[in-house]
Amino acid sequence: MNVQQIQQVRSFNRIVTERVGALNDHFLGRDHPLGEARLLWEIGTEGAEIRALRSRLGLDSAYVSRLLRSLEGQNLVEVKASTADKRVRYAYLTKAGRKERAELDRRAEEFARSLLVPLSDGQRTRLAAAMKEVERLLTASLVNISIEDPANADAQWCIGQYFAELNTRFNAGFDPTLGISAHPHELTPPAGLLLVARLRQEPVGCGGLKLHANAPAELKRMWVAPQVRGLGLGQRLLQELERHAREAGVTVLHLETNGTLTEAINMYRRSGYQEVAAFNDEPYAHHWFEKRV
Amino acid sequence: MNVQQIQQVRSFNRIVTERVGALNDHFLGRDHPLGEARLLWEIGTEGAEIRALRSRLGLDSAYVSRLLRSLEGQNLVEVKASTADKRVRYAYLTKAGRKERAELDRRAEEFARSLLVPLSDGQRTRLAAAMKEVERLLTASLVNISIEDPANADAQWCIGQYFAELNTRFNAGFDPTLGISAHPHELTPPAGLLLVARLRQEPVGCGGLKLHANAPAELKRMWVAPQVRGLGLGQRLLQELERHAREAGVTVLHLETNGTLTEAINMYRRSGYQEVAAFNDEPYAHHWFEKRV
DNA sequence: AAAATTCTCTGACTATAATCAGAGAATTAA
DNA sequence: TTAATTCTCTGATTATAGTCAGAGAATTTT
Repeated sequence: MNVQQIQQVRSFNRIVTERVGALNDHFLGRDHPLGEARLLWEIGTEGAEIRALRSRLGLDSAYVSRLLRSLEGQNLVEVKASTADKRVRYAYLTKAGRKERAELDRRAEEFARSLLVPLSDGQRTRLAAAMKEVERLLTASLVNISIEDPANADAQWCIGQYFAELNTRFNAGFDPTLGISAHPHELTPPAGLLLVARLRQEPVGCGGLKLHANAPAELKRMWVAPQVRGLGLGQRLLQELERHAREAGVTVLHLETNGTLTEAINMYRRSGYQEVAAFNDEPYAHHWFEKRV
Repeated sequence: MNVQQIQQVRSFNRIVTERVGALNDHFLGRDHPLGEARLLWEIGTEGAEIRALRSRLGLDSAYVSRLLRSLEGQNLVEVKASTADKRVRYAYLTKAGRKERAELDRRAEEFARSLLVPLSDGQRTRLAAAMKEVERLLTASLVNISIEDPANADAQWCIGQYFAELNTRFNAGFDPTLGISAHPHELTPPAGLLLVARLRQEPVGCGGLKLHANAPAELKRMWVAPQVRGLGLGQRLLQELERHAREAGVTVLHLETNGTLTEAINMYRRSGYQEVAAFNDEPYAHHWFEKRV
């Protein structure tokens, strides 16, 4: 990281706050207080759980409740208890509410248009491309990685997604009981560990490490959710796992993988993993890799 | 402009507001209300006129006054009347105020750093480049162009800058009285017009059009401020002038220019101007162009 | 069956961010 | 010299945004 990059980020923040932030608020909050407008927007055409709205917008429960009362008073929103769990309440837009939301949508589009209008075709194309790049990289920087208990719900979800994907991609399907194990207790310190990557609280990837005394450690359960592929998350997980391995005194890392997982194989090669002869009898593996760390 | 581009802008706005906007406010406003922090920031280490602060931040005079009283109460700011005009008052940071502002600066930097930390070197480089591109193009889209009275202060300032630049760049200097005229009355409707481009209220470019009954119209006084070159502003001015010319029934546009102004010459060529034989005796011109509109 | 937890709500309160009217001093224009 | 304008300020008032404590109903855990 260098000084120019930091300066660039700061200067970007300045103009983007000026151009996007200010006008954004102005367009959204023209007929309603900003809080109400944001809530109206987040409820969406399908309705939403109130607790979900609260956590998405980061608002206090009392405050959301009051905003909803105000929107109800304006006949824009209806609140109903869930049938399954009567503590949980849903907010829905009324017909008038949907109309109001459509108006917000129109304004947001008008605003986007106003940014593009003064530019030439070529400039518009370049702006869209640069925005996409910024967006992708900011998304990448929004992902955080932490060690988690392999038994918890999100970890299990990731591993489940991983199995499901292998089952789809492997020619003969995939049965996790046939391969080499990576049970929760094997991925829990001090036996090993599991990293879970999250984007806005949602799990979007995982990677496990099995430690062995006096033998190479094994990388298992490397998975990145399809919607965040191409953001370098696989490499980040790999680097983190390697760091933890080094800290645990590991000198050699092993991993095996299936020939259909070409992106993963490329990533391992890029990251310094050398293909070696089979060091185990994993039935789903076609390639075995190792790296000294 | 297409739907994908608009979608891209909207999606960019969303994530940038989330990532930059929210955290920005949070970092700035940790020890002070946001309004105070912004004011403290804007006063800067050199101090500033209160009326300038008001217009830069777009705040009501009563509100700024109260914010300043509060900052004075915290010993962060001193307000003094100007010696030249005792109605105008200046705000200065005290030593404590400068310290506080340095702290805000540190946080802004820390925030920029936090965006970059999770990324790889390659990603950081790409992010900085994409941010620069977005920033440049958003700046370009922030420029607005309007017809103005050539006699007003900003128009005069632009023309003055234009003359000063020609004087520097032409080998033999430049004396506006020797060339073909473009007096204010010749650039005022219906005889002609003058466009002034502004970025955040500041004049950053101009371009004039002299109309002649039954003869080609002339482009004069095309100038773009150095700090906004490369944003396509010259082309935009040119297109606007051509549009006004067409609306006035013009079919052929003429312009002449000096050989040292290579960027301008390239721009005219790119914009469809054909070099033709000299159609006047402008002493500073080396090239004569025309375009049918 | 009792205890703990979850979810939403109301009441009471505070801080922040304004806005409007108008006054007083200084300056500029007529 | 008078009138108009500019600049900043105070007083009065409002809207917005948010916080904290605790209650009541429903559900889950023990």
